[in-house]
Amino acid sequence: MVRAGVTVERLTRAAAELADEVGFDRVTVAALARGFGVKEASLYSHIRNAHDLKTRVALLALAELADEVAAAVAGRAGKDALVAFADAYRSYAKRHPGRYAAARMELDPETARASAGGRHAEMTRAILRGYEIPEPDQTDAVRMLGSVFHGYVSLETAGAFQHHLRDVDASWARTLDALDSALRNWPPLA
Amino acid sequence: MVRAGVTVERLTRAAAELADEVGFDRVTVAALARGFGVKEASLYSHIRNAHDLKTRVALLALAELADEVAAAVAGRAGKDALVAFADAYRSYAKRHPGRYAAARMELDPETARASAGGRHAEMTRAILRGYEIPEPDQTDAVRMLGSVFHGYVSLETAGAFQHHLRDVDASWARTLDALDSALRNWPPLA
DNA sequence: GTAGCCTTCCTAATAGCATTAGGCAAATGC
DNA sequence: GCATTTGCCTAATGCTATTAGGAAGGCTAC
Repeated sequence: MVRAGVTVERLTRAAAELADEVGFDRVTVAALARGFGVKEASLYSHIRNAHDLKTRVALLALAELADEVAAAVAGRAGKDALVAFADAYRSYAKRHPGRYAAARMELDPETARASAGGRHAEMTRAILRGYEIPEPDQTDAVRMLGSVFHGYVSLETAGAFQHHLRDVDASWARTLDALDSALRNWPPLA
Repeated sequence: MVRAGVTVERLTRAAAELADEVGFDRVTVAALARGFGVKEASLYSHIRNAHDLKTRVALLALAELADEVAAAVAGRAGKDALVAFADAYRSYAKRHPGRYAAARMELDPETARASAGGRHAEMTRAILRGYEIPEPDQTDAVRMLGSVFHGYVSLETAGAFQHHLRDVDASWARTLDALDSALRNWPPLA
């Protein structure tokens, strides 16, 4: 019996690709098994269960996204860095909708700590260095930036912006203008 | 044989409640049938299929959310209105996580047009009247506000803010301060 | 080289889910 | 009171995840 050569890594990659094609929630152990030409049960020698597999895809996506954002931000500061971060983030989400959905899945605390999630937070903080916002407001700004990025991408992907003719890229650019403005004029405590 | 008195309305309500308890994606035809003490197949006299049922929950949630936001915003303007809108939105999402997830599900265009989604957009535009932002930037601002609200709530619900001690309500308040600032200083086209 | 072991794959089985077809009985309309 | 509609049933199909237990490939130690 010829072995199919399944490994956790290949499984995770295949799951990520399948997610981008058909949606993260439609990634199924059965479909992956078919793709590798093995029986479903065989995959359980490599993964604990379906949730385990999805978690691996999430970790892969978080790492990839962090890499791309890091590359985009390198050597930039201020609004330049903000726009580079934001564009890299949105670009990844649009090229890899399934992986992106995975990256947004809830991880148990231990897994989250071992993920690239920390790098995301760090890089966002790095952006804010150009705006000189002290703690605790810096954390508030990190959360706001994360919210806008994720929110925009998420609504856009869900088709929520299709009811208006206004160009979605243009709105994105203006949103980043407004964010830059908000960070430069960060409101003092009333 | 005593009839259970299932109706589409009762089914939809039960599905919404179940969603809030166990999560929207864990709402299942089987669980609902158990709840009503009937067989699964019986529900198909009332709904077309599971997707149809989920759509009904989405429409219910969109309408409820629009009602609550409308009530909160009534009689307010400027930043007052912004904060009232945002707080009502976030409050609904936290009290009804399952319904909220439903409200964010992708609807086919026709259903979307018949939904309360339009009211949401209108109310957001109403908020912006206090800031006198002309088109097309007004649409950009609508999209930005929607992104922040949805993004924040979504990340918060997914536990993404749990890795830092900073109070989540405080960050929210400061985010709204910053949004108000961004809208008041809406950047001119460079 | 071969004996033994670990790993990869298999078959078989269970269980939960969505959905359809076809039938009986209760509720409703006239 | 009878016919029709409607609500519920049983039965079946097919997809999914998961576990148990077995056989054979491939590597390690002698």
